[in-house]
Amino acid sequence: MSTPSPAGYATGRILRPSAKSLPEHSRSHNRALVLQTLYRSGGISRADLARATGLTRVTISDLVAQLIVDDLIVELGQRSPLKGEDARPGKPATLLDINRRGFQIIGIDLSDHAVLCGGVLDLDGAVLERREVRLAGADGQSATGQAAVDKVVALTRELIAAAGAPILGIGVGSPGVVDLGGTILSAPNLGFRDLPLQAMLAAETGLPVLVANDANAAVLAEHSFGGALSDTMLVRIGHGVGAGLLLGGTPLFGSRFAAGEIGHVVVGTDGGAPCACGKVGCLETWLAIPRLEAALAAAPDEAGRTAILRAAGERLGIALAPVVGALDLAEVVLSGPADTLGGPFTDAAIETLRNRTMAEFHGDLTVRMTA
Amino acid sequence: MSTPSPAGYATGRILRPSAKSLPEHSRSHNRALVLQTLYRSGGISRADLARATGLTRVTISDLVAQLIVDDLIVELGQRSPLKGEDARPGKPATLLDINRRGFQIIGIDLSDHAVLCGGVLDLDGAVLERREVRLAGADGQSATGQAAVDKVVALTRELIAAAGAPILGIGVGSPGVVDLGGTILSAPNLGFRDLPLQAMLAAETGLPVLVANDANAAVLAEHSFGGALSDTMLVRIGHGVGAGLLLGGTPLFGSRFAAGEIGHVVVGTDGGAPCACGKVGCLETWLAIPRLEAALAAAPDEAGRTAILRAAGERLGIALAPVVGALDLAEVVLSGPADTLGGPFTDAAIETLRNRTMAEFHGDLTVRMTA
DNA sequence: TTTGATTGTTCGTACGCTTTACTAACAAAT
DNA sequence: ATTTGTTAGTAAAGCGTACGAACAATCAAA
Repeated sequence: MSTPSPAGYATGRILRPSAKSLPEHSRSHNRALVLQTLYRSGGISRADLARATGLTRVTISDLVAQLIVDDLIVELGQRSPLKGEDARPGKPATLLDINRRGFQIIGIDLSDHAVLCGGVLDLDGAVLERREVRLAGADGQSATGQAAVDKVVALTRELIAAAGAPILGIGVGSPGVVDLGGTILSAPNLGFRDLPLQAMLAAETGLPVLVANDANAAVLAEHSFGGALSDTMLVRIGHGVGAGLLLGGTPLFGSRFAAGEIGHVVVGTDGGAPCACGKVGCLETWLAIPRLEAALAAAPDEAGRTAILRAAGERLGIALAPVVGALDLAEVVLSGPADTLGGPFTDAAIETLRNRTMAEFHGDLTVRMTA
Repeated sequence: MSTPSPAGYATGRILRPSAKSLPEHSRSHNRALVLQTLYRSGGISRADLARATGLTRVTISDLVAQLIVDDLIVELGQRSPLKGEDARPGKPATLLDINRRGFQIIGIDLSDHAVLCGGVLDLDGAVLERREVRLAGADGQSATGQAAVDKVVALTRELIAAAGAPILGIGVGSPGVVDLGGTILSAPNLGFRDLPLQAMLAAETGLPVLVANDANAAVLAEHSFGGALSDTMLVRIGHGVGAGLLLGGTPLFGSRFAAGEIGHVVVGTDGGAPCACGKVGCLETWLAIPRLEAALAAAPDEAGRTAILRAAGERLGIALAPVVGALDLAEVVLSGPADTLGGPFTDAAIETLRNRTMAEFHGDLTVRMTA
């Protein structure tokens, strides 16, 4: 599952992985293919699988037999005879499905600034258990560095104890810059720097661990469970502003693993507020929730609040228009506090985006909260 | 080589291709791996190849034997004994190399507005022959639609006749929107609409044909021959403005095969000139070469010209900053007339880009012409 | 001369998928 | 009740791919 990162990745500049291909790769590939197909539409027969995948019934039978031994697939019994018009001749099919209750997954979200939250999920993404740990210690100081790592480990242990079935793996979404090996290169809020969290948790638990950027994880989750398309951008708006990009169904990492870090891109040609990073008019200065809420609190009336939200939404649209145009995105998903971002903000962002990109782009612009 | 586009692509919404994996895929994959390795550094032995690829000497011998039969690899004779310090024990190695002179490639560029140009290239990308066809007919009208297709076919025939060795395939770079199957969905300049040029040329010549967006082809060429990195954006500036994106070494197509079509993205928040598309301040209105040259001609002095170029470069920087930030690009390559874009324009674009993105991005910004 | 190292080949083996051929089970027609 | 035709799933044989072990050829160094 979790492949150790090749030496080439450590240098920062990705070397071509010189990936040789063995026949056994076929096997695991096809195993995954069967599982994916079955995952998307369970309750189908071996023959259906064969038709869906293009493999032979024989091969499917072989693969399924192994997967049943591994307890990843279960037989549901025979297909009901479909009386009436839909009656079909021939031997009735034995239906298969992924063992949806037999395994569980642990997910941990480090993106909140005050609370580490995690959960035990089943394979459908339903949350079975939920646990939280406050980052602030007894002294009121927010834990960082090693103290924060300890809290993460403690939360992980708690979740493992709470699980009611074998755990397939652990997924961690972290803010900041995370490389392919699950090392958090930089996460200012938590005080992490070159922290090999994935390796640490793997050693700690003995389970497969995947540590990734939170926005990237979120967009993948939207794609898997939220029905997002294969070319999607998910913009996270909170204390900072980040984004996860899904292009052709695969997440984008970028040359320095910093893809989606759009918080400090200057937007517009008319100045703006100074930013902590030293520039003026960064996207974060327009959109960060604390600033937005402060401005809203100072607004005299409802119309004023709407104007503030519309202005912020416009800024987002201005910043995203070139990205949407250049990438031909089909969808943009916003993630953040719904009460603030749900109304005029989103409307203004949509309008601005449409006005500033080609007429062809009439794709939907949806706003949803992350699961 | 040219895979027929699955039915799923025709709908516009990409369905997962449900790619099964056969053992023979391993074979072709490893064949390609050997050829790539040998292409990048020719004059190495079978044992070297084994070490470079991770495959066994046995397997390499087998693969190489087949490739020699196919005339894709040639033996160069034994390695010179390397007298002196570099002397090595053991059986002397027989060196191999790609058959660099044995095959040729035909490349055709449809992006110029007045002339179709094409060439015969060897495997190193060197141009051996060059042919051109003017689009304007006897009546002075620029050929479009079927007339333009006829000219492309004629040019192709001419190039095939000019080739001095077996032709591996034909590559065509077209402006506009091109899908994965080589159908030009839309190319206003040439009057193409839903034109299956790839299939037509393949039927006409019996050779493998690849039709792709010109900017995408250019960025791939830049990556292969020009030393561009794996995360690169190539911006073509001519009568229109387009871009090709290379992310992680693979080109990006976008959800509607329109990735890189940034010409009609509105840039800046301070108005601009009206555009043919109906909006105001599109990138093309700032950068298109005819407009730029007209403005330059009207400039009173050298300082005025510099100011105009700097302003245009700034606009490009403003438009690209969010893209570079969101994608974490390592490199931006500009393509267009060097005398116009080479100096202040590029400098201004670089400065603007650096000022508007995070401090981390100190990657190089190079300007080169396409081969 | 002997020893050790390197190259490239031959032989046998393990694995994965396909084709072919078969049995089991069912619906519809007779 | 029997026959016919279809579908589901399994078993055996075959082909392709890569690997490991063993070996011959070759050369440098002791």
